[in-house]
Amino acid sequence: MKILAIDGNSIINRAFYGIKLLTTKSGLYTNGVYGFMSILNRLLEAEDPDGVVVAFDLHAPTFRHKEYAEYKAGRKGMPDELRSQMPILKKLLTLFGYTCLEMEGFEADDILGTMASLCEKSGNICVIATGDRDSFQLVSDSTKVLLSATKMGRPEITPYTPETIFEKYGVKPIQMIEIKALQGDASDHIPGVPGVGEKTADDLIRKYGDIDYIYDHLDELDIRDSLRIKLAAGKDSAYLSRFLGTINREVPIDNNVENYRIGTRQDVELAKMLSELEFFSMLEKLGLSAVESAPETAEAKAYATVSEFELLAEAKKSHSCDILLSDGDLFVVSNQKVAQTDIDTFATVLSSGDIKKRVYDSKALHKACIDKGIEVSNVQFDTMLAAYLINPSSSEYSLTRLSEEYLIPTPEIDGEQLATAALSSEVMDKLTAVLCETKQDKLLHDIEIPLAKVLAEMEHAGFLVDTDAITRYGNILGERIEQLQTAIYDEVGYEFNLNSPKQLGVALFEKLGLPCKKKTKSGYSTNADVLEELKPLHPAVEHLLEYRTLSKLKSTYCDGLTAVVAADGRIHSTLNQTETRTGRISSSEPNLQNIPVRRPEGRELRRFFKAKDGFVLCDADYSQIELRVLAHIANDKNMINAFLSDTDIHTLTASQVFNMPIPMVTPQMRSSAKAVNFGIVYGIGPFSLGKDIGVSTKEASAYIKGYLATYPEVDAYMHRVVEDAKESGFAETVFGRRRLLPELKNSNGMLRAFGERVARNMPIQGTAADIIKIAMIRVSERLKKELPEATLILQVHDELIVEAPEEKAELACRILTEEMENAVQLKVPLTVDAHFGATWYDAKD
DNA sequence: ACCCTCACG
DNA sequence: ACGTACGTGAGGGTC
Repeated sequence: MKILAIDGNSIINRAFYGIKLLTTKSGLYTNGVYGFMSILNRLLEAEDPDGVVVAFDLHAPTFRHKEYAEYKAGRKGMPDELRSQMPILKKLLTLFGYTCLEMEGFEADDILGTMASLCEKSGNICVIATGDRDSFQLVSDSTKVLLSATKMGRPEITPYTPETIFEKYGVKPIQMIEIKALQGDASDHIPGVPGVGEKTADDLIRKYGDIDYIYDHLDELDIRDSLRIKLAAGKDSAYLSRFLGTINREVPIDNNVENYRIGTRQDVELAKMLSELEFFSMLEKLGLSAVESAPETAEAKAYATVSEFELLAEAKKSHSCDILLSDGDLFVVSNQKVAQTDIDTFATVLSSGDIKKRVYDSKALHKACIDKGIEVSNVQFDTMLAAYLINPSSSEYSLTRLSEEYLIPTPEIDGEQLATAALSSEVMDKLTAVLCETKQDKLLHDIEIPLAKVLAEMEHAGFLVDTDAITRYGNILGERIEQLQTAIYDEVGYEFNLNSPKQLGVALFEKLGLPCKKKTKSGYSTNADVLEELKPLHPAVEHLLEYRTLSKLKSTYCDGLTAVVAADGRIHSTLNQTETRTGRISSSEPNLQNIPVRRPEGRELRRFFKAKDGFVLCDADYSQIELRVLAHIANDKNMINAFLSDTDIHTLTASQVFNMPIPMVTPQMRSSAKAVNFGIVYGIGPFSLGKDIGVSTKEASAYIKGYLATYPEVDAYMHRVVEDAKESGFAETVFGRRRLLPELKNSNGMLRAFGERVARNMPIQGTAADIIKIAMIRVSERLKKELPEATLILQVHDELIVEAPEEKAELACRILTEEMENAVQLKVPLTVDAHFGATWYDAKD
């Protein structure tokens, strides 16, 4: 039999801090319980245990206090919002038939340890779920630990077995106690040996096994004397830490494992409780019905299946229908009637301006219709886009997931596929309401829905390339790459896989003995920054840098791009409208938004992106759009004036930060000012700025101070925006596009700091994204009216590319410039540079 | 599937 | 002692 043993406090804590505070109508806080139950659900699905035990800490002092009075000093109580959820969770678990355990004088960890021992002795399996690495010491052949962590705001479950622990730490599970004895653990108030960190502790235990051996042979150990002194001084602390860190495995709980089997679920009570907690999706999953259901949970709507012709009539009569395109089949819903049909049958409805359409994934519908020469008009709603606006951080927007998240009663209808169509309509009703509540309905109607059509047209148009020329360039690169490869093998002295960072690390830092400055999680870092520093030390390094550059160009661009050229000689990238958390669009398969430009060897590739015969490419890009947006949002007088005066912003910033007249600003000063300007937009810190521009952290710190003194309203804005986001739970653009930021409430300081930087950056990057989206819609409309032979073919965040007839190049550039510059009126002007040429290379500058 | 590296804004 | 500037996508290696 298999027992799932859960650290209740640890898991609910993580859930509580990882999810926005929720309350029911009656004012109960439920986010921790909710998060706990979702994690539990995932664990049950993955492990399918026979027994479930949830262990809790009691507030009473634990056995450790007898030995270590200070232990309790730092123990912080939990906030009331969480404390109030503990009894709810325990009751809920009991109703499900799971066992809750807590024991006077012991911690949850000790109960888990005891469970693991009981299972081991009785020949059963124990799976421990916790957020605490302490329990690694319990891992054995019959006990595995599932570590549930929250990485970048998302729950993540990592299994630990004796093998994975050995791989990661190089020790047996039981030796984890020894590492902790040396290293300590501030959050647990375990001091360890002062001056010994994770790496040193791990190395010592790998080598010597345990602290007993270390202290018995301290004088003979092969270690630096400074470390020997530290160890000697910390001896008592190490032994105390080992004692405190050792999980008790003999807690007096029921030692008959059979008694922990999952008991009978108490459905009546459970339905009542889940209704009270407003966990409607869970009720649904369990097949229970809500008790005392609220008005919106009333009864499920009934849908009827009808013939496609009956539905055609219904749609025309009611002037509205809902559309779902799935694997080429069209499902249409109108007035609670559903039919399966196809695009051709419904062409008149699709193109009718009188019939309002609600669609799931309108870009896909537009694309399917373009191929058939049908123009879809009067789209009023798009489920996928609405869901994206409500939460742009979701990983996917499938109907299944959306209905799980938003639907309380599922609609009634026979037939699986038709049910999906009915589901789609119900989700639309719900999302329409949520979107209005979050005041993003205008964004959907005015920006995202019209943009979907533009993007479909752009994907359909594609970008013409000279495939043969790309292949030839790839071959030239290939020759040079081979030369470099032989040269490097020669210089290093043996052959290895140059593309393997691992083998390369060995070659550089072990064979050649070059100094290792930086490490990654899994070994030596060999990135361009590191190699650049090593360049003077060995001739192989320069060759390696060139090898890297050229093989990137060949594999990703030459080989990658030629592989996706369609039969029409054009590359049809996918433009993703629901991918980024800031509101930008992204491009994939292939990504045409990262075609090289910064270095000449790469920029050459743009010569192979061209216009068709008799046409040119018109390229228009915004100048400094993000900084202009910042000046506007922060309402900074000095920065606004800088943009109004139309002098170079980086030079002007340099002259003000370094307090000298503009002619005295050196290129180096301008370059530093530019780095600060960029950094500010990202929520900069002095460390990274210093690294970026090659000055000390202290100096960088002074630059930032000078900068914020020059632009005081920017300084104020950067504080204000974080405060506002903490208060509201989201950051937003000028147009009201939101990004939820649960990170800001996270107990992990690193994650919180990340949330704060995001809160500063998202409004800027997102507003710029909103602006270019508006421009795209207007450019597309104007081209249709004034220059119908021309087509918008690509967007690269602050840049638009139009393929236009050669003799209309100026007109196309004028349309681009006018629509981009006038997309919105900010407190600063938006300026655009536009050029045209036969290739993308020529159209830039 | 995940990491590292590197291409873009 | 740790980690350190936002947002993406792709290729190759490794487990």
